[in-house]
Parts: sequence; structure tokens; C-alpha cells
Amino acid sequence: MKLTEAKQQFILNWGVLGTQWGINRTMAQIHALLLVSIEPLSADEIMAELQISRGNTNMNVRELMDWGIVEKILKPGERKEFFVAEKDIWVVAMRIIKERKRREVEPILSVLEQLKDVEADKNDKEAKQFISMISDIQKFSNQASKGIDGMVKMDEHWFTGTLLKLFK
Amino acid sequence: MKLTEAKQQFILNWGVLGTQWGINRTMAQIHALLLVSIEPLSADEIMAELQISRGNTNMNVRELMDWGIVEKILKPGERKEFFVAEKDIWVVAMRIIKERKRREVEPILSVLEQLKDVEADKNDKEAKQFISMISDIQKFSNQASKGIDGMVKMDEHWFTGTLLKLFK
DNA sequence: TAAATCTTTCAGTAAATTTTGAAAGTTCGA
DNA sequence: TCGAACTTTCAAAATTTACTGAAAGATTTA
Repeated sequence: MKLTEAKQQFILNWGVLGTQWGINRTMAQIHALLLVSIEPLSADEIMAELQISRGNTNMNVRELMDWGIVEKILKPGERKEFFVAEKDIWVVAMRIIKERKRREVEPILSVLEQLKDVEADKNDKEAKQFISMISDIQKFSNQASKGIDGMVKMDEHWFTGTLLKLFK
Repeated sequence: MKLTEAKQQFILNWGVLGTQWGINRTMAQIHALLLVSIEPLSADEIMAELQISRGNTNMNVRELMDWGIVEKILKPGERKEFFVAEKDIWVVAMRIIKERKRREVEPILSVLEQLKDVEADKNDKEAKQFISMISDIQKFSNQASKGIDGMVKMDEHWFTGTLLKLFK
């Protein structure tokens, strides 16, 4: 397989995988494109490469920056903005995990918290089982949340570690 | 808050959270409904409770069974089929994690495997960086995959453990 | 200050996904 | 073997989500 073809395949497949993850196809494709591009790309280049509109490009690039896995850079003497993806996959994964936690785990907890103060008649079996289920989900989510924090923190240490090594 | 209201809130919110996870609203709502129902429910009861069509109910219940978190049961003397949700949240979570791994991590690996045999000119920097990126993603996914397997296995032991305790 | 160059927004449109409901299929008892 | 009771399927409709492109908004240079 030729390199160009392989890159295209990668971009296409990353898009499909994205949709399965509940991320929109274009966002995943832009991310893939930036991942395989050594040079930073401008909005126009992204538009041309993926055959998408300016608006679409802008929206999804912004979203990628919100996730912290793409960065806007300015080249001296150029009016245009260019974009680069974080290339260290481990860092990318940690950012995604962190963000998904924020977006997915935390809302669960806040919903459950509200449901806890249901009128609890201690003789009502149904109420009892409901409350115990809510509390189980809470326990589980809290544990998961802590587990994720631990993972991310561990990684930050590791990252700092390697960084420090570089300066030794 | 009254119990009935709390249950409805739970079902509604579980639906919203589901969509954020890339799971369709109805499927999440049926799951929530079955979670808070002590008695098994028939298709008609689910339809009535969530105000959805028969076809929709059937499709989503089947999907939940595919995920292994809802079971079909038959009551003696009844023609209808009834459905119950696995109530142990830990078990539910493990099933979901396992299934998501199968559906999300494994496809990544198979895509990457194909991309590896790109014509690798050793002097071509671009090709080199591409291959190294693919291989990084592979390494990461494999590690994640193993990590998940470990978690699930650990849990199965724990589960077997508690089961055994019950029979001691 | 105006013009040029580039970015952002957003109403309208297109595409994808979900849902419906009626028809076809299945199962079981008489 | 028939028909009642139920489940499954699937084409069409409804809904949701994503995308376009033109217009408005920035920012820089002259």
C-alpha cells in the first residue's frame, strides 16, 4: 500500500470509529488528518483535503481544541491560523479519558444526587430497592471516577518524569 | 419527592445520559425502566409506560439482550414474554465494558493491522512517522485491551468469590 | 480609515438515525 | 388444522443531528 493511500484509509476508518464512539465523523476525520500531517494545516487545507465546508471545519476544529487534543498555531509572517494535533497518543488518550469523565460520569452523579431524597418509607420495599439501586450506581460511579483520576494522575507523573529526564 | 416521580426522573435522565454515550434514548430508557421495576415487564407494559410503539420496544429490548443486561423470562401459564434487567450494577457495568471493548477497541486494532504494511522506504521521514504513529496507537490499544480484560477477569473472580461465600 | 484577508456564526438544507404501525411470522391450545 | 395470542420485521414517516455557504465579525496592513 502506498503512503498516501494508507493515510486516506486511516482518516476514513478513524471517522467510522468515531461515529461508533458517539463522536461525529468529521471531527474524527479532522483529528486523523492532523495526526498524520507533519506540518500544521490551515483551515483551507483541511477543507480541501476532506471536502468539507468552511463552517464545518471551523466548528469541528474548535471542538477538537476544546478537547485539548488540537492546538492553534501562528506562523510568523502568515495571516492564517494553522492547526496541529497532539502527537503523543498516550497524552491524547489521557485527555480524552479525562474529558469523557467530565462529560459522562459527572452528570450521572449529579442526577443521582437529586434522586436520593425520595420520600423513604422504611416499610416500602419498592422504595427501599430503588434507593439501594441509586446508591449502588453512585458507589460505582464514584469508584470509577476515582479510578480514572488515579490513572490520569499516574500518567501525569510519568509524563513529568520523562520530561525531567530530557533536561537532565 | 414521591417514589413514582423519582422513578420517572431516573428513566428520563438515564435516557439523556444514554444519548451522550452514543446509545439511543429509548434503549437507555427501557433499561432504566426495567432496572427500577421489581416485577418483570411485558412488551405491552413497556410500551404503555414509555409511550412507544411495539416495533420500537421489540428492537430495543432485543438490543439490550444482545448486550447481556436484560433477560427474557416466561411465566408459567402465560403466553406473553416478560423482561428483567440484571440488577447488580457491578455486573451490568462489566458487561457494558466488555461489550464496548468488543465493539470499539477491537475494530481499531483490525484497521491498524492492515495499515501497517505501507511501503516503508526507510529514508522517507513521513512514512516513518506514519508507521510509528500507527504502531503507537496499536500499543496503546493493546494495553487498554489487556487492562480491560484484567478488570473483567478480576471481577469474575470477585463475583465467583461472593457466590461461593453464599453457599458456604 | 479603508481595504484586504481571514475567522466565526447561523439559518436553512441535507443526511442519518430513530420510530411507527401495519403486515407477516410464530406458537400453542383445542 | 384452525384461529387466537403474541412477536418480529420493515418500508415509510418523524425526528435529530450534521453540514453548507453566505453574511457578519475580526484583525492586520497600507
